[in-house]
Amino acid sequence: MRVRRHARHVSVKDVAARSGVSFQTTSKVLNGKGSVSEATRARILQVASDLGYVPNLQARSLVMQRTQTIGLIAGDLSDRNLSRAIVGAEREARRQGYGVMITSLEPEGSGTEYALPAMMERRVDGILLVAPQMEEDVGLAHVLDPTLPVVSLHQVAGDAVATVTADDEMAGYLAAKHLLDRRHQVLATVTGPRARRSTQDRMRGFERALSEKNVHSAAGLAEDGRLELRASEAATVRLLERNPGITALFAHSDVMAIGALRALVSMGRAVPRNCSVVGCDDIDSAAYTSPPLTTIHMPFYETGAEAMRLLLEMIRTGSLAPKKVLLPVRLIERSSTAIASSTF
Amino acid sequence: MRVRRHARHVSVKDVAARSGVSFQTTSKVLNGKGSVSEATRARILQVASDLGYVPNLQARSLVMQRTQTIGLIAGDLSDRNLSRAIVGAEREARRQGYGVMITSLEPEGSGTEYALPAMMERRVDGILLVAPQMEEDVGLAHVLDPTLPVVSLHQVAGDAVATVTADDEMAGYLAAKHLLDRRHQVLATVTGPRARRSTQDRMRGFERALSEKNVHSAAGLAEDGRLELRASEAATVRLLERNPGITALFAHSDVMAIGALRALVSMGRAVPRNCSVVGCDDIDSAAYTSPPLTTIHMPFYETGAEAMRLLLEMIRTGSLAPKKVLLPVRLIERSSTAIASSTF
DNA sequence: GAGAATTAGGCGAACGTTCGCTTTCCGCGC
DNA sequence: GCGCGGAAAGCGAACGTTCGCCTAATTCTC
Repeated sequence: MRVRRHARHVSVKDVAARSGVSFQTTSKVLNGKGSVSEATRARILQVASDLGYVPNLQARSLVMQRTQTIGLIAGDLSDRNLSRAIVGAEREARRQGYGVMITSLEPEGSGTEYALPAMMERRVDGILLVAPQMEEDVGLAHVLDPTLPVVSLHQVAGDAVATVTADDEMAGYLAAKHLLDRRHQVLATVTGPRARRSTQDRMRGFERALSEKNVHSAAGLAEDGRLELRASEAATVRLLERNPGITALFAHSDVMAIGALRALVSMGRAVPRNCSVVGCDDIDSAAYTSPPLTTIHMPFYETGAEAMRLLLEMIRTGSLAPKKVLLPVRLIERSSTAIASSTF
Repeated sequence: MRVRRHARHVSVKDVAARSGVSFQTTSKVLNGKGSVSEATRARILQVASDLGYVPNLQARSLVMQRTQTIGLIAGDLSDRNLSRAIVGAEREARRQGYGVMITSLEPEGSGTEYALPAMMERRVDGILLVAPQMEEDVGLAHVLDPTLPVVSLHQVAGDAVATVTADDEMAGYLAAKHLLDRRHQVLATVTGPRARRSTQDRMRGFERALSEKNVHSAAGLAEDGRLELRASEAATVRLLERNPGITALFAHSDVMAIGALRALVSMGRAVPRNCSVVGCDDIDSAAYTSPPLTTIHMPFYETGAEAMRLLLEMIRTGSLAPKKVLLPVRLIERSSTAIASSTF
């Protein structure tokens, strides 16, 4: 007699034995394939339910050669924006009957050393990358299995990976347009990391709006706020010291916008009377700052959901084309922007 | 000739064929079991690496009867506090060679209808529950497989599930103690949902401190702020209207504390001069409110990590005892609390 | 220098499925 | 009365592993 550490699960064979048929017939019934008489069909289903049969997806995966599982490699799970996207992605996967294996990257590591192997060993059907820091990882594209569908929410060096992102260029454009429409002439920007494409795209859109209005380029009036409140506060101070004529400011994230707000207050500049501020992201608390923040709404949840949708479609069709999808953004007007007060 | 949709993965048999040994021997080498000569051992490893062999965990799971995977059922992935715990849990799992399957619950659903079956089908080795709303789910304990190790970060009806939580009773006690030490006599509370054990525990600790100092119970001076900024704002207004003598307030979450701060400002009460406020959680922005918030630090990350540690140990030892672990909390003093100014 | 002990490696079976191919049986048309 | 076609069910094989047992060759021991 065998000794078993854990109570065994009931298998299709157990169900078959109890129903007096071969286990293959049981399998047919459970999957609705093949032709089985209504009588045995009902009997088998009854027994399966009585015994509490739960199919073993591991075994099924083995023969089917697909796991119905997506590997999700996340930068920082506790980042509010990323986790929004992850929620969207997970929900979409679930809706389509897929499971999601998540692993997050250590701040220092590139993720290629643990995350990817772990996913490959588990034979995930596709990989979703939700990790901004991977934009800086040059070797990444190299180490990805080229036969495995991959979708990223961020730029991947080499352009060989499909991406789904918000329309960053438009975000920059809308921010500038909004401020220019309110007759601002000297616009400054607190950016995210310069190396990131989202930063570059937003800058480009911003500049495009400026040149459309023949406003002098603000290239010099940009500082890196490193996406942190404190750093942005300091950046804002530097900008205003460099050019006191600034009447409007575009921060590449709401957190940085909040930093800017604090800096402006500390420098005695009222918002929006003396300086307008446009944020980006539309985080929850943006509605609760004082004044409430005008910002660009980035569709994080939708980006995650859309990326997962694309990934699952790639899996279904076997396509590996590195499609690029842009999702629309929109400006949400609150009270941190107003018409420029500097008269001439 | 067989047509294959996807390029096949290299298996242990492929490696064996190329090395001129049986696939079982290859398996031995790859797992470091059995005795194999140094020569063939080296050859096999070389071939495996040349061919880019990646073990198939599905197949391994099938024979080993364990998947090295934990199922994590999350309430709301985008909740900052929960996701901190999840990061801690995921990291610990990874450290110990386990993967994590995540699924989140729909706000309406009880999770038993999708999440659990999905995890069972995938034969996870254990389940981690990170879903506050499950405290209200009475049927949950019933539907859990009693042979499967489960750890929850929140109370589960029936007490048959192991839990790892912060010391909520102590949190309430520390908050009250801090305020009483500053000579406050009329203390009010904005709570989370009353049905939750964390709420009850905090209330209990709070009351304990009060009775130690023979201060009249504040039971009547508590309102449910539903963990929301707006609801807390309204609750605070109600509390102060009911008893204008209130000089101190304990909010069961920092978000609610921020709501309280806003309400106090709008009612012309300076903080901390006219009213002290203690929050709970210690979220990032608690350091940036005005004034910066005195709060109880809840060890979210550690709770997740510790819960996973316990779960993995239960798996290892086969123990199913519903252990209860409490993690210490501490008060962080900032500037929203001061000595009561009402003189007598 | 013969038997025992050790080492290297092979072999069959099992894990829980799915899939395609047989087999058996039955009713039907001509 | 003969073959035909279809329904119902069985059977073997495969997916990629691990494990225990077996065998053959080598080395050790006295």
